[in-house]
Amino acid sequence: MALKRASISDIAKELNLAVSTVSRALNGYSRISETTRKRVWKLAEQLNYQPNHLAAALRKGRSNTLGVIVPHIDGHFFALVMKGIEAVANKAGFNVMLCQSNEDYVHEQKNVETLINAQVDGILVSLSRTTRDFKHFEKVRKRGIPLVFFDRILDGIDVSAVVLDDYQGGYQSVKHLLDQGCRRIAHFGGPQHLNIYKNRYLGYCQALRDHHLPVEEELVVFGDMKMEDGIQGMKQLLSLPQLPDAVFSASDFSIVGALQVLKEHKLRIPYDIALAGFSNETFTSLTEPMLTSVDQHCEEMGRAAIRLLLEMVQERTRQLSPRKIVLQPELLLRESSRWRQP
Amino acid sequence: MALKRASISDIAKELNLAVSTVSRALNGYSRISETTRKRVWKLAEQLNYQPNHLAAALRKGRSNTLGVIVPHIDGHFFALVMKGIEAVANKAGFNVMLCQSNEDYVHEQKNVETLINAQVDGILVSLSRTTRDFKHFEKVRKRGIPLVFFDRILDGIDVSAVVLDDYQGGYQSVKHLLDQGCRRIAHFGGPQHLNIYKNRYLGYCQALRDHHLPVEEELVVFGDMKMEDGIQGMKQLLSLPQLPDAVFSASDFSIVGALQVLKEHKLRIPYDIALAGFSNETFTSLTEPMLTSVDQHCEEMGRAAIRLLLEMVQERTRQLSPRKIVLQPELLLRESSRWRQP
DNA sequence: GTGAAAGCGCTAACAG
DNA sequence: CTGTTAGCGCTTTCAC
Repeated sequence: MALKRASISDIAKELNLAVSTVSRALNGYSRISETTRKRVWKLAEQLNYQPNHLAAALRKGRSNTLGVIVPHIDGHFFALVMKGIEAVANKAGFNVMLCQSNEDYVHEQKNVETLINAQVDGILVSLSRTTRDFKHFEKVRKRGIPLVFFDRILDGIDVSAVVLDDYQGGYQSVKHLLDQGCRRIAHFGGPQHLNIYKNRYLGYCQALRDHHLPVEEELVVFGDMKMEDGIQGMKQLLSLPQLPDAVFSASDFSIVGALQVLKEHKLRIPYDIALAGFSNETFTSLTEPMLTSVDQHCEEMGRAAIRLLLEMVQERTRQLSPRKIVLQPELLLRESSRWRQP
Repeated sequence: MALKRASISDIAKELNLAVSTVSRALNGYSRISETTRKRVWKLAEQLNYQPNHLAAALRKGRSNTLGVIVPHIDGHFFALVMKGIEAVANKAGFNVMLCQSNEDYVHEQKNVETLINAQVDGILVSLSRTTRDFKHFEKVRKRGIPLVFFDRILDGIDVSAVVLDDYQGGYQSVKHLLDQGCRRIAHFGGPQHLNIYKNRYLGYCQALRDHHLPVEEELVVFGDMKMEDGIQGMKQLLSLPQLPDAVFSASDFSIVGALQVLKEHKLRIPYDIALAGFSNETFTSLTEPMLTSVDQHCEEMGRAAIRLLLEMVQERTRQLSPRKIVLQPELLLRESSRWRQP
């Protein structure tokens, strides 16, 4: 037996009030008599009144729902970011709709349509790896739907965003490897149209330059940042006449692939080749040796992004200019890159 | 400049039709002239008409949104399940709202409220580890909102569910260890009020019994299935006068904890103690040795669960009796439990 | 095949 | 402080 839910008008009838009065009492409107308010609330509870948000949404033109598009939620980065997002959003009374683009541009376009259709009040996006333009977000902006990017964005686009200082992450990792005595440091890079991979690469380059070392083309391998790419990349490096003495990878997944190849070849880590990854995935402290990596303060990034979005949603009237928030990464030193005790 | 979205009545006016006719044309209603249908669709595209789902939802009393409650999305099980859920739901034209209970009963209660408030058309749940009753779902059932559980459910509750045959998973793992020659097999178990942990444990017991071995109390350690629990559990086992020669854990996280303790103690795996976990987490093939585990066919579970839910949502009229779907697990043999080649 | 009209449940003027 | 009224955009009888 489906329960008929009580509506505002039910309460109004019962109490001989106007629906508007009841609505105001329920919503904590100021100019309402204390007695009325109490009567309304009491009956509301008795009838187990649940507001119909759909109706309110239709009327107000806002759905109280936010949309999030991420490349995927495997791996702990996006999972943790989501945790931050959800916590803040729910506390603010917003629901969250999650879409995964599966690192696919076409899928991402559909996600955007889905969220527009669902009439979300704002959208949070971290771009898929295969996304190279902004066309699909034009409609979002035209509609005036607040939009915030986080972590992965495209260059040269003027939007609000929360990002990590990937450049610093790259720089510090490589500086650390240099401090350990490495002089021939290779790099696994990701698609360079994405800010994160480009900046990690630039950090790598700058650290080398600051140590008066050249960036050698043969030591830089670009790929898709999967484990398989690390395996191929490492094999490629091992075929060089002169081996590298360290690898800084823009992803933990590819560095763990490299790790396996090195083990097969009986190379000692970090003694023969030191390794450093990026993202502080769960498994980095479970491998042998444990992998040095960069923590991205995922939950904080999620919280910062959603806060920014909520601000925009709530102050929708005045179009504030895009804001950018940059978080600092944290280098985590582990066995794969540290053979002298500090 | 916020774009004014075109509505059905805009189209109707422009074409000198009634809104009802336009609505029917758009929704593929049969008794409508081909010409009218074409005119409507053409203009709709020109105006870039986007249906207002909120309005339709209010009118129809269904939101075209489904809710999912999971304990968390770290770790690959729920992440993959979500992938399956999303794929099927979106294809069927439904949006998905995700809530994480963070393994917390109180949080889970709030999640339920959130989803009821959002007026979802159906709810998919995997219970939190601390959930021991069903009270918070009573309202869902009273309202007649279709409800499907997956993976983690409570015993003795008659609801639709998609679960893994955890008993088989446990049985096969332990049988495999016995086949390898192990005779003193320990077990790390989880909270026994949850079907999954109980069944894995029961499978363990039965396999032992089938080999005429006793279930020894000192070899069974119950905990929370985190890495830390595995560490503590293993230490406890190592303090026994007679060591076990294998451990079957109901979770990969606790078995990886055990692995670390064993390494510290310089015990050889699997020669001194063999290990087998559960869930086929990503890291199980990255540790050294790689960990034997049980794959749960996560994505398929997600798909099966959402399909079942969609069925219930769509045939809402007749209240079909609860259905249960059981998926078979797959034992993945890896180094941590296999020293003789098969 | 098409139109007219009612109404989903709520909020926001505008009155008083 | 409270009531009246209109209407968000859509679907769905009920007519013709």
